[in-house]
Order: sequence, then C-alpha cells, then structure tokens
Amino acid sequence: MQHILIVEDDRTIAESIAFILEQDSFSCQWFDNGTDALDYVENNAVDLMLLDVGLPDMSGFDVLRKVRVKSDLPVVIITARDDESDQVLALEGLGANGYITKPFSPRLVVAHVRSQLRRSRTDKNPESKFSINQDMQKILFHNQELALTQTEFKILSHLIQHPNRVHTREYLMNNIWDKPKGSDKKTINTHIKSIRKRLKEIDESCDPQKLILTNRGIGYSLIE
Amino acid sequence: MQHILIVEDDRTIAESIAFILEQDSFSCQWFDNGTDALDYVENNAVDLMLLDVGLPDMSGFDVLRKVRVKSDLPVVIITARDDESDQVLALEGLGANGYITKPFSPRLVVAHVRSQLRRSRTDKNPESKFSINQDMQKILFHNQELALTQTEFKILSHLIQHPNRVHTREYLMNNIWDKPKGSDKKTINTHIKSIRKRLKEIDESCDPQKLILTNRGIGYSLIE
DNA sequence: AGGCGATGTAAATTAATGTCAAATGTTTTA
DNA sequence: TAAAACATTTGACATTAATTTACATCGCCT
Repeated sequence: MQHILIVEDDRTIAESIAFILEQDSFSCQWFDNGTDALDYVENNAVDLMLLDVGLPDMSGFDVLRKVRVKSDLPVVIITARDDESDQVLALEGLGANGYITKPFSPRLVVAHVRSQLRRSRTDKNPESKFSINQDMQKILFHNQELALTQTEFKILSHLIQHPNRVHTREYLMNNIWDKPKGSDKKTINTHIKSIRKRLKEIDESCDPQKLILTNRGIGYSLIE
Repeated sequence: MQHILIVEDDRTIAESIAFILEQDSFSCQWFDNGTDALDYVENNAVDLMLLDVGLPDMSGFDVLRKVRVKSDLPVVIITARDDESDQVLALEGLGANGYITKPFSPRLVVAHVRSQLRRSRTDKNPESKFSINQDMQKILFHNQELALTQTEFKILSHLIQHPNRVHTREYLMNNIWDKPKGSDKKTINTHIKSIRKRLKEIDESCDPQKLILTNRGIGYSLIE
C-alpha cells in the first residue's frame, strides 16, 4: 500500500482528501504544520507528499526546499493562490512534481497522486522475485508460497513494497506492527533471521543476506 | 539534448512554446495534427510530448490513448477548457503526466516540461562526481557504489553537501557524529584516509588528496 | 631543519548483529 | 476450559564489523 503524507492546516480539506485517498486504498498521514511533517518524512517511508503552501509555521515552499535537500520524494503543491509565477517557481525552481490550485475536488487530488505515482511504479523492476497476495496474506517467492507468520508477513511485504531503501528498526517496529516505543530492538533481528531462513528453504541456492541486506547501524533493505 | 514533441494546431502558440524551449536548450518538433504526431512518436526518440486537446483531426485524448498503448512517454496536456473532470480523466484515466490550461505563459510550459523530465538530483548536478542515494544510504562515485561505513558515509555526505569549504576537525567530530569533546583529533584522519582509499579503489587514476583537500592546520574540504 | 599532518599497520575497544534457546503470549483444538 | 500448538519477545552469548587509539615513518610547507 502506498503511503501519502498530507501537509495542510485546514482540517476539513485534509480530512476530505484523506477520506477519498483511503477509499482508493492509499494510506495517509496528516500534519497541520511543516515542522512535524519534515520530521515525519525523515523517519518514515512516504511515497508522496501533498503540500499546502500556507502553513502556520513556515511556507510550503520552504518545506519543499528542505525535503529536496535530501530526497526526490514526489511532492504535489496545493495552494489557494492561482499565481503562475508561483507555479513556475515551485515546479522549476524548487522541484515540485505537481501543482493544484484551490478550490479543487478531492477526485482531482487523487488523479494527481496517481499520475505522479504511476511513473515511479514503472521505474520499479516488474519482474520481482516476489509477489504479494494481500487478501490471502501470502507471499510468493519464485512462485512458491512462503510460510510466514503474521509479523513476518508484515515486515517482508513492507520491504517488498519499498525495495531498495533502508528501513530503520525503529520504523519497522513502530509502523509495521504496533510495538510500544523503546522495545528491544533485537526483536526485529529475530524476525529477519526467520524470514531469511524461510527464503532459504524455498531456494537453497539463494543468499538471503543479499536479498535482505543488513545496513549496519541503520536497518534492513530488500534488494531487487 | 532532450527532444520535445509539440502537438498544437495554433501555430502562434506552438511557435512561442518552441522558441522558449529552444532557448532552454531543448530541441523541438511541431505538428498541427494528431495523425502526423503519432506517426512521428513511433519512429523517433521523443523525450516528452506537449499535447493540445483540440486538434483538427482527432481529440488530444485519443492521441494520448494511442500513445499509452505502446509507451510511458511523459505527456503534458494543453487545453483551453478548464474543466476539472477533463483533468481527472486525463491524469488518472488516460495516464497524462501533466495538465496546463490556457492561457499560459511559455515559461509555465517550460516549468512543466522540466518538472516531468527531472528524474533525480543525480543528474541535476552532472558536473559532480558524486551522487548521494539517501534511500540506500549509499554514495556513488563515478556512478559506482562506495562501500562506506556509517561514519564514513556521514562525513563524506556532509562534505559533498557543502563542497568547496573547509570543515574543521572539531566541527566534523562534534556535528557529524557525536563524539565527546576533546577526543583525539587524529580519529578523523583515519576516517578521511579510509574514505580516500575507497575513492582510489574505484578510480585508480584519481588523486584522492585533491578531491578531499587537507587544509593544513584547519581541516578538510571537498573540491568539486 | 623542524613541525605538522599524512600514511601504514596493528591492536584494543566498542558497538551492532547473528544465533539460539528459553520465556511469554496468543490462538486453536480436543 | 485445559492442553497443545504456534507466534512473539527476550536475554545470553558468539560473531562480526566499525571505531578509536597507538606508534613508526614519511613528506611537505614555512
């Protein structure tokens, strides 16, 4: 499932966007200010950011600038000002990926989101060794079913859905399954170990440590 | 040089767009109808298509549909009708990548084009020998991956992000990784040394001492 | 020449992760 | 409901990697 970050200080607007995005099977996280949003982006796997320009603590343009220092995250600007020079600045100067002017229907937002995410999907390797059946809670590896527990399923499917990037232990533990904060970080090691073991069971010749990479000091990542 | 296809039946508009795109060092090809444009797309290397909806022979939406059968070419729709449902259809249903409503300034068109063609910050700074992949916490040097430890990564990415200026040992040690103050300053030498070694491993012919400069008595700086 | 920093090597220290088994929690089943 | 079966968490310990320290030597700059 793809995860959308909504940064918008108008609660009503944010909620209507979130509502329709969730209907379209995106997951959402909402912040009403830039500071919290930037903090969240740093530590969580966000697929796209919807960013209002008029925020209480800082301009959305400043938020975008700060995001762009570190990442290529698709950012779609939402603004009440229909000013062409703002749009040029955002798209060309600051690296925004899309621009929507208020008023807009939530449907239009979804259209922009899908349009932006379509490309990154095609960038991804279509012939992954894995395939996920969310309904059945099953993952196929080389077309063979992996016997995974609940937690293992959650971890592995998250890694598969966001391959080629590092996921910190904190992130996995706090967001993938709801562990109280400050839990023993070694728990995740055990799960990873058993996921690797199960991969090996199916493909004796594979090197599970190269499929699920340990990024020392950071976390784990799945390589495609 | 990137090649833009303009499909627009209004000669004046097409020419003004082409003019400013060419100023921005894109090359352009113009057609005033869908049929010729589709034919051209089939047989030429086009990087992006600017597509008017109102064409004499067929709707721009039909052109887009036909393009999408075969390719993921970025297509930006240009239209005189500011109709939200059209926009939703184009972006979500037909797979358009951008949407501009008339009237618009040529500058805005360029902004959209650039926004669509921008991939990663990697090629934004093509002169730089380095690119940082924050997702994987990896640094590429001449497009080859550097095998860095955490501390080395932190130091080098800091140097890359603030090139051409001197960073004192104290600064690096206190800000990049939290060492207690008054630690042995030679620690940093060892890290720099090993970073240089890894640069040399990738590019035997390079002189790591000129890339990462020692500023005697002060600290280190990365030269671009 | 003298001093500062670079380099190479190595060892000691510290930290992160892997591994295993036992303890705890949860669900299923008889 | 109790026992069994399974899932998850935890802690102890082993293993591996990263970091720091130390020391000998070399070379450059003033």
